[in-house]
Amino acid sequence: MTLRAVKPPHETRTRILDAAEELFMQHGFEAASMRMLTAKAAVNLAAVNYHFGSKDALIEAVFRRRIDPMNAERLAELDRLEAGADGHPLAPEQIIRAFIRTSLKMVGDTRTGGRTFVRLLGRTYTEPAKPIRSLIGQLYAPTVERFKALFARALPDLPREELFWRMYFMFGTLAYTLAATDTVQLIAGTKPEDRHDARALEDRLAAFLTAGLLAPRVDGANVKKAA
Amino acid sequence: MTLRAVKPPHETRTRILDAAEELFMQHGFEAASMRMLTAKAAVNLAAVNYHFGSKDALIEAVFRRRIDPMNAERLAELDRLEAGADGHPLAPEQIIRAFIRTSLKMVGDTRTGGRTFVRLLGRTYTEPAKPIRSLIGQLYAPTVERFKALFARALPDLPREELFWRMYFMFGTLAYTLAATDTVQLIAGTKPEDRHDARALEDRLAAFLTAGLLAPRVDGANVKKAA
DNA sequence: CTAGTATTCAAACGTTCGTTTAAATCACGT
DNA sequence: ACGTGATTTAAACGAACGTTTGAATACTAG
Repeated sequence: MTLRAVKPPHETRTRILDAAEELFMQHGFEAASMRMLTAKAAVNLAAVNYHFGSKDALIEAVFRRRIDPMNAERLAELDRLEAGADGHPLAPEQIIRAFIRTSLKMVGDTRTGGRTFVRLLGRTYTEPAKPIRSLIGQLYAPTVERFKALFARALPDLPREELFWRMYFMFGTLAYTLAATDTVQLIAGTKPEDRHDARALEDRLAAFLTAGLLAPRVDGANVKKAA
Repeated sequence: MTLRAVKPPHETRTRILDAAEELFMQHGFEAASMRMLTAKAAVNLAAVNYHFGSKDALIEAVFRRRIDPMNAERLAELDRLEAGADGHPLAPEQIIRAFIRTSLKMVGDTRTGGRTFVRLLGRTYTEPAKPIRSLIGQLYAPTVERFKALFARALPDLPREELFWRMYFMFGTLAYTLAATDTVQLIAGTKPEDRHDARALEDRLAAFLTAGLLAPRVDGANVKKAA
């Protein structure tokens, strides 16, 4: 059990994961059936249960395969940035770019399926099924904590609660941008030519998010009077 | 056929729509079965097919019931604003507030189910099923066009393409804010006390979105050099 | 009160779902 | 070359799905 037990099984597992990633993205977790999935992967119907145990376990495996490296990459980039800043807080835009770059890079990756996964991920943030959402939350928790601390240090005068909300908005904007590649057509009325241009998208999104994060706090009084 | 044929059927229809709204939100369209749904509504299993024709037609009815009034309200508010501006372009923040206020008001409406629906709506923007997404797009198209025109007039110097992207980001932030009432806990680590405080949420979101919309265009050159 | 329509109801339809089984096939260590 | 464990295969499982049916019931119009 040296070769066959290590490589071909992994090939089968990989084929299943690739097919699942794509079908979950196209149809959702429920609508993508085991029969669809195993047919697309060109494996036997029972292969999923043999290699993963159940459909739910397969869903979890699909996320774990990608999220762990993504987290590692993000944290490594933050380490690099902090090392170069010797002691000084990072600029908000730096932090934001580090946060979104990893995801956006994958948008351009049509070859190994990164684009597919990142769209799936963006949509899953609003997934109704509790186990899936809590899995995502659990996989992301350490990274979120790290970014929270960095933003808090970069913006010491911004009240904590306000920061939480703005991170929430930023998170949502990114998630939606990843998920809804079709809706942009609804607004623009035209297909964006540069959808795969990760760099341009990062610039646009970073500009938007940085401005939002640094927005002047609303006075409350000056607007409420009008209501 | 004056009373029973007009009221009790409508009561049954309403009970079904209310139950469907809630279950679609909690479990998604596929996972919420007809048996769950009719049990919650306390009607016979066949009632959905009798009154709506099919499950898909029910889904459409759930959206139509709410979106039409929402669109009317938004457009009415824009009419009011434009009437008071006699000829001058509206301020971006005014337009943004008009856009988000209708949705956010419903977040606070736990009595008639508005809160439930608006969460469902936010999540559906990223729904994988094509027919549902295109239904939403179709129901929203007139409103989106109107806002697009208003923003274009308010920001004549912002290139069209840039405006489209920023509207896309704004749209996403709102959708995510509506949909993901749980994720804020992941970030904040605490349950927001004022989640039902629509006014405070409007202020926060308007501040974020306005800043994002008006963000200085990224130079491109000054950042690209670093890459 | 009666005729007739609209609605509700219990039961069953055929299909598809995720999972399990047991035999067949494969690849490797000895 | 053979035996052993890993993997694949075809077939079947019970459960749940959306929908349909035809009879029972509720209601209104004349």
